[in-house]
Amino acid sequence: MDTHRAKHPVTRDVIIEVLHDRGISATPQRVEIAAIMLEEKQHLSADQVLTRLAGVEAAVSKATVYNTLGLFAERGLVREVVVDSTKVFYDSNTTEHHHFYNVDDGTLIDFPSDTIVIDQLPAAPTGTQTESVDVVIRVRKKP
Amino acid sequence: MDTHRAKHPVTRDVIIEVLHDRGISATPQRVEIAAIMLEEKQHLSADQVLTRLAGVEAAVSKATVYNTLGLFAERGLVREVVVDSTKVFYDSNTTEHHHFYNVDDGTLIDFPSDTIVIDQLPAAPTGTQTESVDVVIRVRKKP
DNA sequence: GTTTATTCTAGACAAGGTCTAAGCAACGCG
DNA sequence: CGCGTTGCTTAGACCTTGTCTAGAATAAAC
Repeated sequence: MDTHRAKHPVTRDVIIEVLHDRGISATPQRVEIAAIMLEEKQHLSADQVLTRLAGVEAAVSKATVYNTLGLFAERGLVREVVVDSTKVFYDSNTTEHHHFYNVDDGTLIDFPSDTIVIDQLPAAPTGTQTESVDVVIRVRKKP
Repeated sequence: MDTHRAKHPVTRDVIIEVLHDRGISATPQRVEIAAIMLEEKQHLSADQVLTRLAGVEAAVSKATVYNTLGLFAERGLVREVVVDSTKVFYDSNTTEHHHFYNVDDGTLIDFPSDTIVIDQLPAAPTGTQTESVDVVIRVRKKP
């Protein structure tokens, strides 16, 4: 039994399988990006992913990082989180949950959706359908 | 009884008073920006405010629009709404409420906070205090 | 193995927003 | 009144995030 799965829980083979399951062809660049995202549950901006790719053998360009993260989000492999008007975060935790956003240092912390109870959700405007319900609790350092 | 208050409900004198109440000195530029924002309950981006200022006698620069909207938000005259990673909206409705965000056309629609019932709000991470709870229901055109 | 479609790349570009240095206006004070 | 101090506004340079383009490289299909 493998007890050392904290940092690299997902082998390349498994990643390729996951990508194929979502109908994404597994190019070396996509595998690298998926390896970073799926390494653990985390929130990374495109820029942070780009930085982490620096140490990796397969070179990946900026355009590819943006395209790939967008593709992953579209296929449900990661989730886009909009809490900061200057950048998008990609969340590798795809289970239903919401976020604390620390406005002081820009960090995101998950909280499971069953720790909040939302009743009486208002109906979507006519002609539209609900895509997601996002709850963001903005917090700041206690003075 | 005045029944024609839809478009210009707030006179300059009233605006100046409102600004002073918040500890904001009333410069001509700030009064113009406040006049636009407080004209009615609405969601405007800095860019939209800048465009509307074009027809106004007092010239207002881009930097001042950004500074002023930031100041207004800080003093609670308007509220920042982050739903789109490319820009910030400023909401002149400061009563407690949440938003539908139409991802197709980028429009925001308010819904009062009492049409949603949130129970069991999780406690803020230690060392932090809750600043706001923002609920965004993302909707898209029904297919 | 050649053709065809997809993907990747560098770098130019766009949009939102911030920063800087200078100018200007109002205030306080002798 | 003259004058410094403080705060506000300005134009435009600048920065950052993200998109676009045209072509090169892969991969897939036959």
